[in-house]
Amino acid sequence: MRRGLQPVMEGRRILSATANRADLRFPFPERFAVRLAGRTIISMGRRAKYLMADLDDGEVLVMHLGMTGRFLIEQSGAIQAPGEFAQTIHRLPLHDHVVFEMEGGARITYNDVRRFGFMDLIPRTAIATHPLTKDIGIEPLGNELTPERLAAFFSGKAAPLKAALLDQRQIAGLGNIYVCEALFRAGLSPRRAAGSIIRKDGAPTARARKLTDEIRLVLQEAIEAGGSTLRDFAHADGSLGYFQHRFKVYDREGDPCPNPSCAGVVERIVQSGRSTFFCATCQR
DNA sequence: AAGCGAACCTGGCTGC
DNA sequence: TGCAGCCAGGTTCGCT
Repeated sequence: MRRGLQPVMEGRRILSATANRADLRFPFPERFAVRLAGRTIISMGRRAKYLMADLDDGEVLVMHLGMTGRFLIEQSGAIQAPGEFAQTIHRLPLHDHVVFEMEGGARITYNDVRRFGFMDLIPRTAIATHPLTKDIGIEPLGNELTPERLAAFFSGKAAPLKAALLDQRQIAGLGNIYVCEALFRAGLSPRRAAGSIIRKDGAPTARARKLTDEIRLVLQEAIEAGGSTLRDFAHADGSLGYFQHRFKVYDREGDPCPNPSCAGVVERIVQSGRSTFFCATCQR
């Protein structure tokens, strides 16, 4: 999403911003639209699942998509750079909550059916201490994620691997889909205690190394493929992500295990209220 | 302290 | 056709 927004936002001035309601998951900050109008976006970044537009007045526009949030970019009234599947877009104007008119002619609309997303303005200097962002864990694609770091997180943990990987305070940015996919690829049961893939002396096992690798690989492949995009959840450029076609286990309950050397079947269980998809035969 | 379930909100799908 | 019930990508809160 950041990659899609960058060309139309970075280095551009926000001509106007409009909020069509008072809140999403949280109320919009005070004088939200007024504070954004006329500001230039110095850079369009991302940290964990937060989009961060760095503004020229020292504030950062922090945006989270929640579960159903999406952006639509239109240029002169037309959808810009429609992807192969652009015709499948069915935007619901009812849920268009925020509109940015950008210098350069792009109109960027934030649409969010369930309103679990939010936007906030936070001083750049306060990002490190702000309640929303202070406890964010390491980036899974950066240099920080190593088997040793994973071991430090998981050592002694009784919580299942599934829950440990979803904990944004440790590794930030893995959601339900990618946790399921990474565990399948690593051949690890989502029910296994996180601490069980760490040696007693705190050193990573081969399992922990494999999991570290597969976390990176699945995310890299997903970004390359254009993201996950389920159902009506579209990309910044309006096209739908391709990676959904590549899920091995997510939402594939009842399918034969995609591992060719395995005769198992993909199961669905519920862990801490979330669906987990996995093969109990080859994920141990 | 850790871990779990409920809550937030809306809409789509399934089954009766 | 109508309607109840269940499910959904994320995160936080409060209760064991």
